Amino acid sequence: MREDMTYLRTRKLHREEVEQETDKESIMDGSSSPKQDSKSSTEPKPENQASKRRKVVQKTVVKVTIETNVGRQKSEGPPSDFWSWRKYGQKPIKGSPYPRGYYRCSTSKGCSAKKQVERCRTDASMLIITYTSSHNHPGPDFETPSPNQEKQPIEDLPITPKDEEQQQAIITSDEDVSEDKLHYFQAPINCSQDMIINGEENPLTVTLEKTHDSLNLLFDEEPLSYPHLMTFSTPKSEENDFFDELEELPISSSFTSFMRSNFFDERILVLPS
DNA sequence: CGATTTTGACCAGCGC
DNA sequence: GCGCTGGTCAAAATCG
Repeated sequence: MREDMTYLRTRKLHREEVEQETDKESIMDGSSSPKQDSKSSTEPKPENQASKRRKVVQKTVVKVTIETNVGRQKSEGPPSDFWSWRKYGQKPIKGSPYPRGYYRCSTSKGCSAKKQVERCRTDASMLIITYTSSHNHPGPDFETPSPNQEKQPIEDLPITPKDEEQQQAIITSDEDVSEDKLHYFQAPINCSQDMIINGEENPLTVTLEKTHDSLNLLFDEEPLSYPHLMTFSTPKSEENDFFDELEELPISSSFTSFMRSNFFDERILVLPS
């Protein structure tokens, strides 16, 4: 009890300190404070649009269906990226039985890239990953020597066992960004239904085709918005490793080739030179 | 022992 | 103006 109070007070004080510091910093043209972007509200700089407005942020939504037999392995999870992420928060989301995890790029210290991972409320086997901001550093392969850095954050979300193993990634990008403007390929709430509707015998194939199509459209529209999303673009050996793992899975082969053919293809388009 | 996760609280935007 | 909700922080706990 008392400890709690003390704790609270300490935290509050600390916050005030931080605010003051930031204030000072803005006056003295700051020199320390490793808190960088931390509380954007304390430092509403125009250079960072995400400062005040929750909505004005670069967002990329990726939906991934995870299979359960790899679901608890260490390299489990969606083919989202190769960066290493550090969890900095988790919140229960209104209307969803599953909490949303907040991750920040731990590959580079100053990197402001973040992502949110949550489960589709109607299909526990589907993850909705929302990327925010972009990495301001080269791929992890260039920075970290260890190739096993990929940590996929699905662990604390309850995984419902399913026989059908399928991987699906649906990528949405949004620059302008009001969330209403987020063009989902599927209704965010009906992601599972969509898959069922799309194919009764071969849902995966159908869905992938659909995704493919949508992706092409998207890439066509906003090719420049993808460098931050195509994080698996950089590492060569690792990507092979990663896809090798995927290929071991009975269903992932089509997905794998899909990923390879499309994403890397698109990546070439994205690259400046 | 350092890095990461957990967890509860604070804060700010948004809708009513 | 108020309450709700999402996003972030940071101390403590856990892990490798």
